[in-house]
Amino acid sequence: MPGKDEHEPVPIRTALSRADGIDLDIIELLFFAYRDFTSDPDQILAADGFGRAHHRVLHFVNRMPGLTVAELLDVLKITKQSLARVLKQLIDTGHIVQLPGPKDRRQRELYPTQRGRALALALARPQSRRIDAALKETGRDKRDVIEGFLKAMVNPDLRAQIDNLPGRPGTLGSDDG
Amino acid sequence: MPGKDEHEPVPIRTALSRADGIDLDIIELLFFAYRDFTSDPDQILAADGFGRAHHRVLHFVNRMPGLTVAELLDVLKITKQSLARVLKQLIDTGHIVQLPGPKDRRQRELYPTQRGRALALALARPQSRRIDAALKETGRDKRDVIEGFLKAMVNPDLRAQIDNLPGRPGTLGSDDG
DNA sequence: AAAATATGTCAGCCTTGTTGACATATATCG
DNA sequence: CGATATATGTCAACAAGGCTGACATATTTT
Repeated sequence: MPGKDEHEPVPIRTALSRADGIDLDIIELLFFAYRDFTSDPDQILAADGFGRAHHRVLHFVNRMPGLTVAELLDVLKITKQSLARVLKQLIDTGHIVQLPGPKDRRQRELYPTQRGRALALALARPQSRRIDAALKETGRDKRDVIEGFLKAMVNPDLRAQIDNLPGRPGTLGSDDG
Repeated sequence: MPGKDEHEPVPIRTALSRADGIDLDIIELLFFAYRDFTSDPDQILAADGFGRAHHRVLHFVNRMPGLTVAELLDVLKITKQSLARVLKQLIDTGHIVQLPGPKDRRQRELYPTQRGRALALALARPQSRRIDAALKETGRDKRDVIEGFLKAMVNPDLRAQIDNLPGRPGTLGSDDG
């Protein structure tokens, strides 16, 4: 019997459990929590023919209006070609506009339109409500604990991306107006 | 100029902020935390030519050995055809084996092999370490708060899926042996 | 003027989701 | 027993959203 050998693989009947030294509880909670967390906007997006990729672009353009294509690529960690597809759709549908960079006119600064802002808010609202409900259940005084934990889950070298968002401790104040 | 009208969309220059009544902080923290949380196993999976879909299948087969294809589909919420592709690969590579159901021989009970168990553990380990490090930073006594929050983020009707996993409060004890 | 940079775009590939249709083995119903 | 229902497998086609490589264009820098 060449190629199959005699070691037919033996099925393991015991469940992987916490006894294996793995924090399965939180691993699974993160999986389920995130799945449902993203399900809210997914439905709204589908109505416009958009997907999660559009959501991410729209969110960060709303959070950092005027950021360039290169800066957006850095936040999203995707390629120019991947971005191009969804960005084009968001521009064609009037959710985002591009303006030539005032200093470097090769750059394209990205801004949300009123429609883009409205959609971003519509997408964020159910997520915010879900968070609020969960926080209420947990105890609102525990907010700092939750934030601390989530931030500690992020790669240290990428935490700067969070801190540089507007309205954060240690914000640079990108609007000089 | 038909089709373009005169209302060229006006760029919004102010950043979406917490003043808009949205919990942007936790929304973004969840995004970044989950992104990095999943990046750990992604690298290991790539070495075997697997993706995140394989991870999910492997995880739940390890957590609920002997579950049927239909049960797995219910947990993953994907179609039979989507599952078939990745499941076939996991079987062909000796990570998972199928046994005909003892009562209903149309069913296929899914079990991990030693190799499948090892890979599941290898994938879970860095995630567990990341959680542990974050928990250490936050304070291990806050563990219940974190778990409570994450569970509260899950759709109420889907929390049963969590509670039915082995080693959970209110476990049914699926092994009757 | 030449080289580097920022962006856009074309073409093609991969993974992982989808639907629809159909085959097979087994169980159940009448 | 025969018909029907069920559990699973599989084929074909399609879509979203990642990827790479190559090349065009505008603009800035050298």
